[in-house]
Amino acid sequence: MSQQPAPGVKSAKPKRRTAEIVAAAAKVFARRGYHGASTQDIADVLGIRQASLYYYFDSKEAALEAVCTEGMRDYALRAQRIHRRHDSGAAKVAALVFHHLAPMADKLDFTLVFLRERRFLPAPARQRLRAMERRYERFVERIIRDAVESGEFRADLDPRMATLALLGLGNSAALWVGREPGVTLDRITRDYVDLLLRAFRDDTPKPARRRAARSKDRLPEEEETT
Amino acid sequence: MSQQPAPGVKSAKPKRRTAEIVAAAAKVFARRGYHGASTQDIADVLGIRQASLYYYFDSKEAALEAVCTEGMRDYALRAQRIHRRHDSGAAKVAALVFHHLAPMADKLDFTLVFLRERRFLPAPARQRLRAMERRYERFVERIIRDAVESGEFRADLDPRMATLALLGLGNSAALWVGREPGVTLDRITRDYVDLLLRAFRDDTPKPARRRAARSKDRLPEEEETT
Amino acid sequence: MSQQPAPGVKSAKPKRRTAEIVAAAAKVFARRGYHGASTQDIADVLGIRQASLYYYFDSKEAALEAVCTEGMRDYALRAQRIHRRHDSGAAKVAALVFHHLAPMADKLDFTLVFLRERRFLPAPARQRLRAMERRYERFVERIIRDAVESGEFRADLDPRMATLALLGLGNSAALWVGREPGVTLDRITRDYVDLLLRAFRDDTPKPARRRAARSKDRLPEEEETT
Amino acid sequence: MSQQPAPGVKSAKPKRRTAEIVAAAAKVFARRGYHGASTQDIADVLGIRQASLYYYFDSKEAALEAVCTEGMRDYALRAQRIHRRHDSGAAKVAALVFHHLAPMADKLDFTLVFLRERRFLPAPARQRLRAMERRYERFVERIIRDAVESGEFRADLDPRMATLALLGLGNSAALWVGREPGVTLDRITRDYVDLLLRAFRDDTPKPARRRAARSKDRLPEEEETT
DNA sequence: GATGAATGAGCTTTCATTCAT
DNA sequence: GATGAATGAAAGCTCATTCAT
Repeated sequence: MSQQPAPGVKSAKPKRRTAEIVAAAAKVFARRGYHGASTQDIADVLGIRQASLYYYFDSKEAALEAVCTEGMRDYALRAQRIHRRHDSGAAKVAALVFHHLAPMADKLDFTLVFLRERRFLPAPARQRLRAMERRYERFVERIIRDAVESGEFRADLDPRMATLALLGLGNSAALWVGREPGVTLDRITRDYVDLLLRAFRDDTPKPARRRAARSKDRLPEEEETT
Repeated sequence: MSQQPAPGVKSAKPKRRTAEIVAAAAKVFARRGYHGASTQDIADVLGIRQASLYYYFDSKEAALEAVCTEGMRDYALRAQRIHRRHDSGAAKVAALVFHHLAPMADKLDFTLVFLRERRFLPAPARQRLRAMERRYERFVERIIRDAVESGEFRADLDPRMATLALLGLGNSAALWVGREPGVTLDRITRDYVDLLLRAFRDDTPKPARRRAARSKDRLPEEEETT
Repeated sequence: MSQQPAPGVKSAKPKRRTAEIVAAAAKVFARRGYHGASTQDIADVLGIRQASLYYYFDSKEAALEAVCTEGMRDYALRAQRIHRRHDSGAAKVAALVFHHLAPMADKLDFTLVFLRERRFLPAPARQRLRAMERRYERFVERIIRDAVESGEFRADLDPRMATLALLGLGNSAALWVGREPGVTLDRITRDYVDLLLRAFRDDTPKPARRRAARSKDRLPEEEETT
Repeated sequence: MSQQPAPGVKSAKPKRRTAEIVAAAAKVFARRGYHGASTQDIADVLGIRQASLYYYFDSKEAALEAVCTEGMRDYALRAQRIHRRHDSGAAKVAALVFHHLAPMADKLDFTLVFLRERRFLPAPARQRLRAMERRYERFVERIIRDAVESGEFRADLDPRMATLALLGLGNSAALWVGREPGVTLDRITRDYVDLLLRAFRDDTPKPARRRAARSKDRLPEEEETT
């Protein structure tokens, strides 16, 4: 939605290389942590002088916020789109998980920085991010609640706890992707979807419904990632 | 088992207040992150001078290792004990989750520091911790695999992925405990156990077995925590 | 020969004021000793802030190496030139002593630091300096040995011991120059040359030769110092 | 003469192990320099706790003075005894050199500390040492002057410069003893005596006198070192 | 005679930031 | 658009010294 840069990214005129600089910051913050990273580290990645960074950013903190914002950017929007679909709860949950994990393929640094470093931002920035996050969470929760109410998911499933489980499980993927052979993003996605649906669905024997639902669980083939 | 202090905790003779100092470090590292925390912050918590910390520690890094070691200390041992029990897989998984989350009540700082800050340790210390962690993971995985092989858990459950799910879900609890009303440690524990068992169990209708198993799922009433 | 700065002097691009900073370090290290001198002391001499020193140097140690290297720089080269001359051994020894002492007029601080503080450098730097020193010693020894073999110096003069005597005597001058009235660099130079030649020369009465040699003993009038 | 401890060595009651402690300090100061040495280093050598040193010393500075005083202790006295002898100037110079170098065999650490570290003492202590030193120098100078006046040494020999040469050469031995094979204390002593006498003696051909004198140059066989 | 505990002062070094160019 | 030079502030750490025991 709002494509404007995070506050602190010098934005009178958006600079040409800004995205590149933010990516370098993401990489460095992800590897060394915000406080463990120096602006020199970022400059090194870019092959420029450290002072030159300040042409793009007001401060190191502003760079962190830019990275976090970029990391969080599309989650709420995508969840909203999924929410609007006419589809089974199971299919929606599958799509949620898929879109939660997909950025870990190409924007893992941003995701990691958002997850681990956003807490070092000053309150205003943190609140801006928290707002985005809450929008996202609310869509997730609503999707689950809808499926409970429709009878597709167990009546005794607590949507809040289910949301936390979905997000907790999803976030944990960021730590594991690519760390062991066999633990690929695809694999994790498939297994987590499966796991969550088994846990969420109403298991009262209503064979017909269940079969039907299941046939729609498959991961979205050509889902747009962005 | 070996109760010896982490290397770098000045230990020729263990100092009397060492445990207290480590706890203060845990608190500060948990709040501000390792790199964001200053030794002065730790000293402030203790009400001593900053230089005095170095009577107890060789370095800030050594303090971090001590905190992490303490945070990881009993996991493997407890998992091993659970593994040895004569009990259903479901009961064992319930106990695993219970003991995974229980320290988040009284040693949350240690847990958080272990989870988030251990990566800033130099390789040797990190490897020592990783070894402890792997022992733990191996017991978890074995417990799950046993239950798969006994037919209690689904035949198509991948023990490795199930382990990662259990741990990922469990660790996510550290972020949520006490952050919203209603999201208590007890609640999380109960729901996560339920969620995992629904996902793990063989759902082929074998009513007799299932009932029986379920009646033993309850969380351990008087489980010793240590 | 190679005019490149000592390692550790930040030298990607040599900074403009580097020579000035090294001189200040020499002065302070000479007065207070390496370990007794603080980087603040050096900054005070320069009238800059202490942190600014680190724009020029990687470390205090690197500054010490730079001072020592500068202190030792031209000795070997000058000894080599003297060795190549077509001249009597006596004249060469006179020139050696002259050039050994001459830097004590304008670069005494560097000399003193080299003599007294180089031992505090880490092994690699110390070895670099030792290599320069050995080149110098070897030329001195060769000059003496040549004069022994030509019959100008006593046949029973041990060139190694004579070298150590020359250097030992020469270095001791650094401690005395300007400390008492009458003990000037000129005076010391003249007397040490005289002393060494009396000790080195063949005193078998060969009047003709001796006279001849002696007439060339005078110190070089307009010797270039560099 | 004055066998009282240096000021600052706690001396109300002279402690039993004091000499041992001073020796440890000498060792450490010699190796690392006064400012580069910590009291912990000294305690380590002794196998006691660092705080325990303060049972023996008021301060690190006091320990340095004790070491220096011990290093300088007997020089003046021995020079005085040599001065009083009825002997040739050559024999006296030989004895002076011998006694100047002899302590480098068993008390090298003290000698090195005196030579290199005394300058870090506060003025009063430095002056006390300087007084001892000057007494020594004066005896050396007097011995040389006597030999000049008696006609044994060259009439144009400047006693002050000759003294500085003798001391400078002698002190340089401390740096070389034991550093190369063949450069032993004995060897240095013999060669330096020879060198100095060749330089000092009247070389006007008075063959009879010279032979005679030479036969008495030998080093003192059973000279007491202390 | 010796030590465990603690500290004040000072150290070297790092670092985000500024600014004239 | 970028940089060389410099700095204020703070960091981790060392160390001589003290003192109650």
